[in-house]
Amino acid sequence: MSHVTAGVEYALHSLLYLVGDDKQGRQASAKELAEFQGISVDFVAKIFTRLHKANLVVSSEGIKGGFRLARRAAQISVWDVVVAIDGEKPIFDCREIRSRCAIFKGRPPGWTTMGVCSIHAIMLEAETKMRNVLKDNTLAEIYHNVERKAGKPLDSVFSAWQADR
Amino acid sequence: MSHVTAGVEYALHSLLYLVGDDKQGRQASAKELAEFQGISVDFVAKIFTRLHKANLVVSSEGIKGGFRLARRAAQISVWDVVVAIDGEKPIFDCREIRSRCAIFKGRPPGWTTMGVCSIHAIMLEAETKMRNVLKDNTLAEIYHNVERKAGKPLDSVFSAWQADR
DNA sequence: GGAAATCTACTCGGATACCGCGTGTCCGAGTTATGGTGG
DNA sequence: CCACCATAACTCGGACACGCGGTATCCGAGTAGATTTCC
Repeated sequence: MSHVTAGVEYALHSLLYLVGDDKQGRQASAKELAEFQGISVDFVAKIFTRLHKANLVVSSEGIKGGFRLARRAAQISVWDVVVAIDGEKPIFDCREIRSRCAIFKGRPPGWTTMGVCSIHAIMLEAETKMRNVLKDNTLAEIYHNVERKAGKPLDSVFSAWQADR
Repeated sequence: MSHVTAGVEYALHSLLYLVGDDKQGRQASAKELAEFQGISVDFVAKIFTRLHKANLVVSSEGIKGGFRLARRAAQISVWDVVVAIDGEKPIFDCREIRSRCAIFKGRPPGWTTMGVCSIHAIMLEAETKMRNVLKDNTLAEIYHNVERKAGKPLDSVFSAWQADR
C-alpha cells in the first residue's frame, strides 16, 4: 500500500486544472473537474471538501458555483496537498520496543530508554528528506513543467474545452 | 497508515540482537528473540521466514537451532530489511490520469502522454531521497549507536541474558 | 412590469458499503539433538 | 557397550481470523441563480 493515496493524485490533477494564467485562476465545479479527467464526481467532491477545510481552495455555492484556488499556485506545495488529503501521518510509528526488553525486569529503565530510538531516528531522517522534496515543489512548477512538455499554453486549451460543454 | 510496517521494526530489533562482537555473530531461536523483547513468538517466526527468503539470515533446524546473520552487519542496510519484509512497493502508484483526460476523445494521444507524469516524477524523487537514507544506514551503525548510548558493550549484556535462561 | 414564489443545479457534509492489507494467531510437516531401550 | 528408536524442541510454511483504513457511492440539507407566477 502506498503511503501517498490516490486521493492526492486526483487532487493534484484537479488543482492543476484550476491554475490558469491570470491572477484570478480558473473556476470549475466538481462535476466539471470529474468529467474532464474521467473520474467519479462524488469522489472529487469528497476530496475537495478536504481541500476546502485546509484552506487551499475557496468555494462559491449555488448554480454556476465551483472551486477556485485560495492563493497563488506558487504558494501551494505538493506537501500542502498531501497533508490536506492524507493528513500528517508519519511513515513509521515507533512502538518503543526498547522499554519492553527483558533485561529491564523490575530493574530501573536504564540506558537506551532515554533519547530517541536509534531506529526511529533513521526513519525520521528519511521522512524529512522525503517531505522536503514535496515541500520544494509547488503547483506553479508542475504547471510550467506540463506546459513546457505540451508546447502550447495550457490555459487556452483548458478554456477551449470549458467553453463547449 | 504508515508505509514502514511494524514487522520491519520487529525485524530490526531482532537482527540487532544477532549482531554480536565476534565475526560469527550471535545465534538465537525465534522463541528466544521473542522473549527477549516481549513480542509474540509466532510473529517473530513469521518475520524471520521472510528474512530467510531474502538471504539476510541463515537458519539451523532442529533443537538448539536458531538464526544467524547471513553476512556481516555492515553489509546489511535498513533498506534490505524493509524490502525483505514489506517488499519493494513504491510510495505512489501513478494511475495515468493524463490518458483519461477528456481532451483526447477519439483524438490521438498527443502531448503529455509521453514521458513520465510530472506529478509522478516528483513522487519518484521524494522516494529516492528517502530510500537513500535507508540504504546508507546499516545494522552495524545502529549497533554502534546503541552501544555508545549504553556506555557498555552490548555483546556481554546479551550474552549474560542468554546464559541464564 | 415588478416582486415574490418556485424550480433547478450546485456545494457541503455525513453515512455507508466494499475490499485489500497489516497484524496476530494457530496448526501441521519436516528436522535434529537428546535420552532411553534392547540386543 | 553399542546400535537403534522414541521423544522433545525447534524451524518452516501455509491458512485463517480480525480490524483498520482507503476507495467509492449514495443521500439529505443548504445555497444561489434562473424561471415562473401573481398582483
